[in-house]
Amino acid sequence: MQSRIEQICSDKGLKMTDQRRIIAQVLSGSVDHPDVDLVYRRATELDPKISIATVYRTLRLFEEANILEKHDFGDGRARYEEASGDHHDHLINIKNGEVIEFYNRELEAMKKQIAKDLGFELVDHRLELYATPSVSKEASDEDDESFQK
Amino acid sequence: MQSRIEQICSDKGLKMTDQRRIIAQVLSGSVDHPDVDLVYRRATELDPKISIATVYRTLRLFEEANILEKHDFGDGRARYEEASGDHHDHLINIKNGEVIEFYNRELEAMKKQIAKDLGFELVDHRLELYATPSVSKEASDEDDESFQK
DNA sequence: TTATGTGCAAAGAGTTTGCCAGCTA
DNA sequence: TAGCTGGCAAACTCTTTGCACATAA
Repeated sequence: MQSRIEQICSDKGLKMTDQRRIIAQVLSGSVDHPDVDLVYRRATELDPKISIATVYRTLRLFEEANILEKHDFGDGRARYEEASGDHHDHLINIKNGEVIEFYNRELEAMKKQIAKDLGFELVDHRLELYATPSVSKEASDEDDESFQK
Repeated sequence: MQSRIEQICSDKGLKMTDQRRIIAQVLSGSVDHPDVDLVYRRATELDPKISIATVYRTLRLFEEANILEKHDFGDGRARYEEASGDHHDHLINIKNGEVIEFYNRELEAMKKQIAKDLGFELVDHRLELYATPSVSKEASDEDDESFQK
């Protein structure tokens, strides 16, 4: 049986190689928003000889085919998630880099209206909320220094 | 006479060198959102021997002193504008890269509420609308809360 | 005078690409 | 088989940094 991503690839006439299959599998199995290096590391667990260049090329290919969405959360590297079709925004927990997805219909309508009022037609948009957990968790304050907004 | 930026620098005990004065002047005189290279080019018109490293260092210094705001509109380079104190969002005209600032009170309140509902406290946020000019461009500056600065 | 700032070039981080062997359709 | 694809390393873009000299306060 073919995965959704494999299906799309064959629909678009793309060759389905082992590497592409692996990268597709990594993304389908990721609930977080991995960056390129993380995708690479997960892919090499399945095939140790896959190259970082292939990961970059495949991610770009998938993004152009609307299989993946590329995000930039301001830390200088691209992060990916499987395109779900429905739009959503992101809240980034600045304590640990965790990304939470949310959707608010009223907010979406407002974006469109604002663009219209300014004399534009909305093509794309992005909203990111950078926030800290409300409940004070002093112990975890220093937890993760690896994520810098 | 001292510019606003020079005033802030001396308040913070920073040395006011010719280079910093020039870079401050370039930013004060920019109504757009120049990237580093553009700031550099505008600065070299005033002093041809200024270095790109100084531009990077000074922009970072000014940003850390809250004199400037740094933005990332998704094209891989940082863009700057003089900090105005009041928050606003950006609409990017994808036809020509022009950036329009806007503010909508209702929208700001909604951002805060959404973070709160998710159990977070909003620290920072950014909203960018990527849009194309409407075909029929009737001026619609009615009494909604969106305004162009 | 002396802590800071500057210019230059080299180094870094993330990403892309040229070349050619290898594999898919 | 004919092209497209992948691996490798080199190249690129944007940004930062080490070092020696210059300079604001």
